[in-house]
Formats: sequence, C-alpha cells, structure tokens
Amino acid sequence: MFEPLDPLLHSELRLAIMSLLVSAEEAEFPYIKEQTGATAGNLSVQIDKLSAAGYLEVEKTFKGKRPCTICRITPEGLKAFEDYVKALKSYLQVK
Amino acid sequence: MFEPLDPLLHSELRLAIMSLLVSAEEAEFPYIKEQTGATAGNLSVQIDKLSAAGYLEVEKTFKGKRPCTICRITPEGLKAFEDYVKALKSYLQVK
DNA sequence: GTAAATAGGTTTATAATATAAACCAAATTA
DNA sequence: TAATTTGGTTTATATTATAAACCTATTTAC
Repeated sequence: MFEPLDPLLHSELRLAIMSLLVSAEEAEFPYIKEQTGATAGNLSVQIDKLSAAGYLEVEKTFKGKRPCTICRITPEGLKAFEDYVKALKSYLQVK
Repeated sequence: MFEPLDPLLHSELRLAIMSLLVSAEEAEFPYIKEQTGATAGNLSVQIDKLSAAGYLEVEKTFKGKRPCTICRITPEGLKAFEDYVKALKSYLQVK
C-alpha cells in the first residue's frame, strides 16, 4: 500500500539539496545555501550525509585564493531521488 | 523557491494516516494499523499529534463490548494535506 | 470457574535526527 | 594592523520517531 520512504531523502533540507542538484548537475556551497535558506552548519552536515551515502560527490577546490566546495549528484543519488518520488506518490494519490 | 513543509505532515507514518483518511473519511484504529503496518504504540502517538493539531477528530466508542477508536479528517486537516502536497511539488518538479 | 490468550489500545523510554550556535582559518577591507 | 568577511566544520541541544512495556477488558480453553 504505502511504499517506504528513504529516510535520507525524507528530510526538508536534504530533499531541497537533491532537488537543486537534479536540475543543476553542479552547484557551489554558497549557492545551495542561498537557494535553500539553510544555515551553513546545517547545510554542511546534510551534504556530508548525502555524500557519505554516495548520493552526492563533493569536490573541494579553490576559486582564486578562496576555498570552494562543489557538489554534484551521482547516478545512485539520481536513482534514489527518482525512487523517492515514486514512493511518495503512493501517499499523495487521493483516489 | 522551496516552500516550507508542514513538519506535522512531513512524517512517514502521519502522512500515511492522513492519506488514508483523505480517501476514506473515516477509519478504525485497527484498520489504520493494518494498512500502515505501524505498531499500535507508534500509531497511537501519531494519531494524538494529528488530533492535537486539529487535523483529525477521534471518536472513542464501542463496537459491541470492545473499545473502538474511529478517526476522521477535519476540514483543517484536509487543507493542511493539500497545502503540503502543493509545497512538496516545489521540491519534486525537475525542470 | 479460573487460567491463559487476545483485542484494543496508552504510556514511557530510547535512540536517531534536525538544527543552530560556536568555532576556525584565510583573505580582504578599513 | 585591527576588524570584517568568506567559506565553511564541529559540537551541543532540543525535538522526534519508534518500539517496548504496560494496562484493562473480553474471550477462549481447560
């Protein structure tokens, strides 16, 4: 009846991060911060979790002299996102 | 960009309960338990929360000699559910 | 008739989670 | 060179989800 929801994606901020990256393929930390309205601390923690799960890959580089964290969604992340959306529909379809 | 998600509805079990009641208009505790696969304790707690928020009304009655808990969604509950679904779409629409 | 099992839940304890506050280092500006 | 800003990370706290333990009444088995 109700399909289980991936707890990693069933989180407001993590879902927003993934949603951005599904469209963008690549985004910098400050951009994600701005778009989601999250605090840097919260964002850092949630990106770590998505990265640890293999849903994101995180590249730490430099932009001029300043550090720059770039995030991209992985194929597994995209699959997980699509599965999550599919599962969600079992809750939202009001017959 | 991303609309906030009602934390009361952004919960797997509570969302399942509400989803059932949007379709059914009325359901007994054991039926909800069976359909959601939740434990009785968890279900009891989550129904209380939805009820405390005014999203559900809970009628405690008897079926023969045995206690029977009936749940119905309220107009505010329905509104909240619809708003939640609308908000969710801001996360799911992959352009 | 009474012991055990079942129905229908509620209360309570625990573990996980989300979140922001505090913090840090380097670069820039005053 | 002091203060501020950028770009984050680490840590502490408060909330939350969840199941275990529990309770009462009824039914079934002996």
